[in-house]
Amino acid sequence: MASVFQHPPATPRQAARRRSRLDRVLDPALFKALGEPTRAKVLACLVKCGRACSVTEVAECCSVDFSMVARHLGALSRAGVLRSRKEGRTVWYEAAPDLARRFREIADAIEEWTGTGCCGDEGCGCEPGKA
Amino acid sequence: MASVFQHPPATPRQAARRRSRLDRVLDPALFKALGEPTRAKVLACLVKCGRACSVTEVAECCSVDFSMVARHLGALSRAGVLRSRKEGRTVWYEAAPDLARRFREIADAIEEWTGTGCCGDEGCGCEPGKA
DNA sequence: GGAATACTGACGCCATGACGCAAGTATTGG
DNA sequence: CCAATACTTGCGTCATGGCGTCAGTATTCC
Repeated sequence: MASVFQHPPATPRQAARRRSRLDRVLDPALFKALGEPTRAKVLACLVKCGRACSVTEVAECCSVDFSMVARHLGALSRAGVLRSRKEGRTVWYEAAPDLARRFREIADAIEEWTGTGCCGDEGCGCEPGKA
Repeated sequence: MASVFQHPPATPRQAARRRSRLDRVLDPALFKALGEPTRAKVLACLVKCGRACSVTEVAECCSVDFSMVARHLGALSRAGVLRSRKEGRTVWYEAAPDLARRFREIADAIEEWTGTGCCGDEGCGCEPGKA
């Protein structure tokens, strides 16, 4: 997975032109959705819950207004962070099944350029090429 | 690594109280820094470059003003996304060495609860995949 | 010393968005 | 049919932040 190593360009200008997987996975929309403290808490809440929750349920663990929670959930859903499913008059939100994979892809895309490993040298115990 | 599986709480309110690694790694400051398109591009640029670059160099591949690039680099540095090193009158910015690790930790923290490695062994009573 | 280079900081402008409130829209149960 | 439930949406307020401009600071070179 980390076997594909990219040779770095000489200058940032050349680097900007060189399109790679990194540009695709480094999605500002994803980060913007998670950059709001309340939304980050809501996501953590849903992940830990491990099941789909209604807006009312989620709002019970938030300090902000109910309508704000509904809007935050909608924003997270639009960003692909959550999955929503309507059932009668209640909407069920749960963490997107590919969420962990998306973050792992970002880590992999970075290591395509930095090479494998956390520190590069200095026997830190990390194994190159595998997590 | 996925051996540490957390049993999900019944309600979101209980989930919010249950503090875990997920709350620590899901840092809004990190996401807010990366949630701005220009900053995301700057980071990708620096990662692909594979070396430390000066503000002037980075500014050459950006459409915004020089002072804005300097501010963006400062913001990314303050968020722990970049490392900065001053040398004479130029400041060198490069991607933080633990950046990939941070994203991988997020993926791991999520899977602590969604449990891809669980439920294959020692019946813990939770159902894999669907909730 | 003086000029050029490399960056930082202080404004001001303006778009975005988080927030609460309140009204509106389904959907369900009696 | 009416009321309660579960969300959604419109509106006004206010704080944050991205942006350019321009002035300031530090450092290097001649």
